[in-house]
Amino acid sequence: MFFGESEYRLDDKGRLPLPPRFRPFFRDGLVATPGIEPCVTIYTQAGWKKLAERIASSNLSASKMRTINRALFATAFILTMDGQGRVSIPLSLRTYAGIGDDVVVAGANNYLELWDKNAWEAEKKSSQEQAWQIIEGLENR
Amino acid sequence: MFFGESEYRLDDKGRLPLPPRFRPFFRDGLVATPGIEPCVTIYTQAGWKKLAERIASSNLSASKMRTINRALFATAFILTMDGQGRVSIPLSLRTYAGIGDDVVVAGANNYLELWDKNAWEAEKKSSQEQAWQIIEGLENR
DNA sequence: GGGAATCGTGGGAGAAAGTGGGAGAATTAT
DNA sequence: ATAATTCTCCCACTTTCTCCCACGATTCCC
Repeated sequence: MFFGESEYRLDDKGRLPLPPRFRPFFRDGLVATPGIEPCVTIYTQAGWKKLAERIASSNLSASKMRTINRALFATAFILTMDGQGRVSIPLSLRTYAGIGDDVVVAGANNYLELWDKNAWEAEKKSSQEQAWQIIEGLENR
Repeated sequence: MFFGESEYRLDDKGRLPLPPRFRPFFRDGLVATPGIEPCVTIYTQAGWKKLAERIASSNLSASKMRTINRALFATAFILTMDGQGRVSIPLSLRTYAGIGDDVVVAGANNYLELWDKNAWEAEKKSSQEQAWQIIEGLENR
């Protein structure tokens, strides 16, 4: 569904263009949440609804549910594109992900990830290094 | 239903603005109660009614019911917005939640939570760490 | 290769939101 | 009962945000 990475610059008003190939999926809104790694995760409305329903229908204890509510729902924002296909990213999400002026929009199958450019480069680099170590570990057996 | 967090400052009169996206749900009043964690929980009138009915129809013993009445219903406040979408938070709730000048209004799916800003930051961090484990647990079923 | 459409980027105007203050009503205390 | 205080409702201002328009560059297609 969502593949490839694109780089954009946040303008002075904090607006981020979405890659044109992704825009049709977000006509009725985006849902942005903090990712596990320092990035922002973006779901389509449909994808988010699915996620929310699956959690709501999973007989979790009340205290666990409160935890989820705070971690997932309180940090989620419903955003909309302007006529140019741009989105205003809330400040809290930007600071969480350490996003500066240059942003990488990365497709991740059924959702998108937003990364600060430098953080993205570092993450990619360390991922590759780790990957090689893992592979070498395999070969030495 | 209620997503995202917003930060506001209590003015000298103890008034707290509600995030505009939430205001339509509270046109006919808010129900504020102490939360389990050190925060204030806010329900819509409809949501509160549902909660009350669920408790009433749960075959609890009379003594347990009295306990709930004291803990939940006696401590609940019905509040209203002013023309600017602000709410006066009773002092007792503010002290209970340790709320100072800076307040975070957090959406929690079907209710809201009010937190002191500092307390919220700490709670959010720990919630996020726990939440990912809970969700991964769900996915492994 | 040329033309047209698309895309990234910027800016301005109007609307909305955050914040503060004042007057009248209600409450409490004297 | 009266006065003082608190609270609530309403008005006003400043800032922020959002929506819309515009331009230059790139890309795609004929």
